[in-house]
Amino acid sequence: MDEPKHPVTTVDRTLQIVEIIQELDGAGVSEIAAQVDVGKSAVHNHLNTLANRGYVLKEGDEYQVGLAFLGLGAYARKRNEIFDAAHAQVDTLAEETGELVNLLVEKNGMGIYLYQAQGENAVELDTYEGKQVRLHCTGLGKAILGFRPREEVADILAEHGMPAETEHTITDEEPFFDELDEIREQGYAIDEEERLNGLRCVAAPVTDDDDRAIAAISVSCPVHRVDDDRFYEDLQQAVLGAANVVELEHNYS
Amino acid sequence: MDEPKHPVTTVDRTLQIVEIIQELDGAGVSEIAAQVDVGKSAVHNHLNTLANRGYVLKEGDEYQVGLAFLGLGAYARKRNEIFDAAHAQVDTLAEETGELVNLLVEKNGMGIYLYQAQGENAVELDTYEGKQVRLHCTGLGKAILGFRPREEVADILAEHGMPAETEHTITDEEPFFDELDEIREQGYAIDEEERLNGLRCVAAPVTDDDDRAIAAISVSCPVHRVDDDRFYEDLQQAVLGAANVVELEHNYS
DNA sequence: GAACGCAGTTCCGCCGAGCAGAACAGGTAA
DNA sequence: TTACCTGTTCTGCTCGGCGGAACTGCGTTC
Repeated sequence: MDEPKHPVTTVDRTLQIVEIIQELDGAGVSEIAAQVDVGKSAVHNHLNTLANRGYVLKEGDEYQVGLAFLGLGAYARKRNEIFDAAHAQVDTLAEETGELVNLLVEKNGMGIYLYQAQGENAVELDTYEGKQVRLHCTGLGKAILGFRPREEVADILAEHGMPAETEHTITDEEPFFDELDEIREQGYAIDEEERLNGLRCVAAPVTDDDDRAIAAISVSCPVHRVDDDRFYEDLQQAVLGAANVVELEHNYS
Repeated sequence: MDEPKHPVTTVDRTLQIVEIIQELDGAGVSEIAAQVDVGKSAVHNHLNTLANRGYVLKEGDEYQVGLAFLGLGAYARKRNEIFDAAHAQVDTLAEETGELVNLLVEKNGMGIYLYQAQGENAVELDTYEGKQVRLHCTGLGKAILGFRPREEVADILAEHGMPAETEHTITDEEPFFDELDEIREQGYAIDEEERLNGLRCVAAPVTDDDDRAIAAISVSCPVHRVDDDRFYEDLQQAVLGAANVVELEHNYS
């Protein structure tokens, strides 16, 4: 999305306010006003308008994100038919592996986590359902881009850039395209601390009839706990299997 | 929430727009403008501002609810610790019974569906995660109110009223309180077509250490398919069992 | 294939809604 | 008590959101 020609600043402000509440895990009027750079009376009016519809919740002297967002969020998620096909598979994969399992889709060149399931030993990460990430630095993103036309990938990289998240992030186009070729060949992607230090992932794409990726599934685990054997054998196989089941369910039903 | 003293009409309008998109399952600018009663240029500006942040998505000539809401919604849900404790139980209950299983919490005197899981034969309803309902007309709501101080219940009823949803809805305080007494005694609530014709539910409260309800779990099924034996024996037992497990998990961990 | 009708988008000028800032209310700490 | 935090209410100014008209571009229809 390019910048709107005539942005409605009031709307931007409201969204910003809610996002700040989320970020701070609950906040008061003054606290928010300081961050948004508007007077607290204005913030107060926004909050009360939002509260009236259940979009924020007043807990004493602190405001919290309201559950009304869940209605819209769950609806938006359900519209992706891939979610229905995948979420049971993601659950069982998490149970089998005991690790953190993710489902990612691409929207406007960015990756969005559609669903997560925690296994017994799952790592705690900064990811959450609905979170947006750049595609170039995650196993999930690379799995998707590996099964997209090279031209489209170039457009996405041009639009969103390839900033380094860790010292292992691939930040140049050329090696990145080489990596994508390899991913396409082997059918899965590996992320070795490219987005987060200490974290490795195996990710497999979910493709449609035309071999175009519409989503990706990954297992994330800490580098120090999972050795190469388990990583490249068990986990890789499990992820590929799950992705395959989802693919079948999605394309032929 | 009582009416804000100084509502921000622009915010209201934006939320209204998004809700309309959800209701219509995607809509165009003109279509929305007709319903909100503002010019389409204004609607257009709102939509583009929202789209810029991922809160709506442009699909050709039609706008859709964006996944950015999922981030806030999932966050809001996760803040209710009861969700973590309950959601696996709700899943297994759905699988075991094959029916629709719901998890409801109370916020500001209204019920909000926190989570749903569909079993194999689950009915398709008008409920969805994040949906708000009045407490007096659902099994879930009654299960919660049964384990709340009578005074608090009276306040809630006074604030939100007791409109009839079907011809079976209880619309007067006195019989309602009698019903709550019974619910408290037997430990579960029954809803026989009180919110929706043709639908019956068994609901059990999840209570905290002080025997105060913090949530409720229910199984919903069509009246014509489930006979009394299965309803009052199998389902009731299953729901009570699940609620109990959740209770333990929530209160002692 | 010209003409129409419908969509979304852009532009502009007016006026009312959102804002800042001050005053008020309530609660807590020194 | 005093001081200093909150959140809330109020008022008047002004700037941003709005309506409405103009523009664009895609399908349909004749």
